[in-house]
Amino acid sequence: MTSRKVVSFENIKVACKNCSLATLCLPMGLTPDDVERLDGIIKRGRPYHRGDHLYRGADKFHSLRVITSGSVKTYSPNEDGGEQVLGFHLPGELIGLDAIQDDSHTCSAIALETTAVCEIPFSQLESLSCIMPSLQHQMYRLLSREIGQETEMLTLLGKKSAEERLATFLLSFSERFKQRGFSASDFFLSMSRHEIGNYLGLAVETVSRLFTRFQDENLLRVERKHVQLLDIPRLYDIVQGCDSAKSTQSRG
Amino acid sequence: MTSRKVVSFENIKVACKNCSLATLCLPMGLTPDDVERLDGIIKRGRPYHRGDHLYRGADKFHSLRVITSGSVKTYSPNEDGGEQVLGFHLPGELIGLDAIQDDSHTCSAIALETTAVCEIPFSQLESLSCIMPSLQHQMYRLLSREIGQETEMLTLLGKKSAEERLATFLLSFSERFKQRGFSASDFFLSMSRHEIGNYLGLAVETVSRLFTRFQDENLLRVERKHVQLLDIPRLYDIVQGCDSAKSTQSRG
DNA sequence: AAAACCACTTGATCCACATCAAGAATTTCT
DNA sequence: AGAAATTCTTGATGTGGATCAAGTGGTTTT
Repeated sequence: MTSRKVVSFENIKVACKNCSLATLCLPMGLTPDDVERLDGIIKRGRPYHRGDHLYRGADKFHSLRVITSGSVKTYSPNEDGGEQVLGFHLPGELIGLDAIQDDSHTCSAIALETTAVCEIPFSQLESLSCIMPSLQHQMYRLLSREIGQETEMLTLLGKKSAEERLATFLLSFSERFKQRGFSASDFFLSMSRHEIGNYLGLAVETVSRLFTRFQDENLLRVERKHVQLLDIPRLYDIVQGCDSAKSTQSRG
Repeated sequence: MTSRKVVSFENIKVACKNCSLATLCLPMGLTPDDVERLDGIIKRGRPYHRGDHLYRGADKFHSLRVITSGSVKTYSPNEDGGEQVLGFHLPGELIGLDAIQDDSHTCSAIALETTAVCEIPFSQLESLSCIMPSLQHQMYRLLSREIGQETEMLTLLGKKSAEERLATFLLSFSERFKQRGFSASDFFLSMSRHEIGNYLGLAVETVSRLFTRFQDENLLRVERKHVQLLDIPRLYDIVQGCDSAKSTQSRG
């Protein structure tokens, strides 16, 4: 998220074939020819600023979106003014899949920092996927993956302790940054403690206390949005829920 | 689930075009010709008995499945022997969508009672959907709907009280039975209290106590698996989370 | 640079729900 | 049918994390 781009974009036409995210994104596994055809329907607008909405719940659905830089929060506003944070999305990730169902968005998406996206008009994508079986297959896989990820989140919210939730959260970012070529152990989180808590089903205070405790236990160093993971293996132990994680140090 | 079939199957070839579930199921919105073609790839085996697995986590994925009678629980076994119940599925519902991602099942599915299913070999479905845009569209919609439903579940587990969870659970069954032509207010639940609790992120005891309390408050009558909803509007009030639900009527 | 605001932290208290425990009602086994 | 196991209910007690409250430090406004 707040990491510098390594690649210079000078003189490079913005297109899937030149995009470093292609292996994570919709073109994943497509032939160069197919990527070219997919590229033909993609729109690239100007970036969003922090706080701008990419779309809001009940907006008419026309495009899927892939984050190309920055980060995005999706959330569903609930009846009484509150919201449920549904996810934080990094470059290469596809959002808006929930809106296919009835042609209107069921949740909102907002930029957490300066953020660029590719827009993929869905009706065109659909037509294209009819004549490109590999694209169709890729779409099915991505939709299925989204389902699998939400399933994991159900287990997190249904069964895990606050400690396990935060460890899972941190390792998820660690892995995703690593996939994108950034440090797995040193990164900036673009969302607030409040948003983390909302996402994980915890109060802000609990999140704050856990950060402090993890730091006291030398699992990480944290200063505001900047996080350094010092003991990733032990964080994985915590995620497992086996209190053997605590053996190294102790606990009451 | 434990409701009698209204339609006699004598002399009716088992096929989508004669199936009373067609409007809820994959054929929804397809032309009769298209339904015929879809029907051509569907396999119908003999029924499963209570406790039989339709598939298990890590099984190779080959088919999606639609429940045609009975009911099914899906769950993901977690590391330490426990499980997270992911859903309870009624006739017309499609399961196995999470397995498309990498050709292997990520969760398990088990029959809660005598249960019949249609199997839809996925590779054939994929081929067919390439030449039947309306089927492709239907698939995208069903996958998207699944995502939307899991999203609602995230809010349930992240933000709702035990009371709200059980009310939501009951109304979900009420609506789904109604859609299927059964009573919205009088039905049998095929799963145990333990399974309900697991699904809702609650202890068995909490579920049991809530049933008792709802009964004391004349919201419903319950005897073992048999549930009669006596005040559906008030259950909806509870789902909203406004405690004005407890005043005889009204809304905050 | 002071003022106002906001995100975050830390401590004290509370409570919804888990856990523990024991009995009652059912179902399954022999 | 009787025994054993399972499921469900109910009561007593415990606790993880919410809520309440009061700073603290950083950021924006003027």
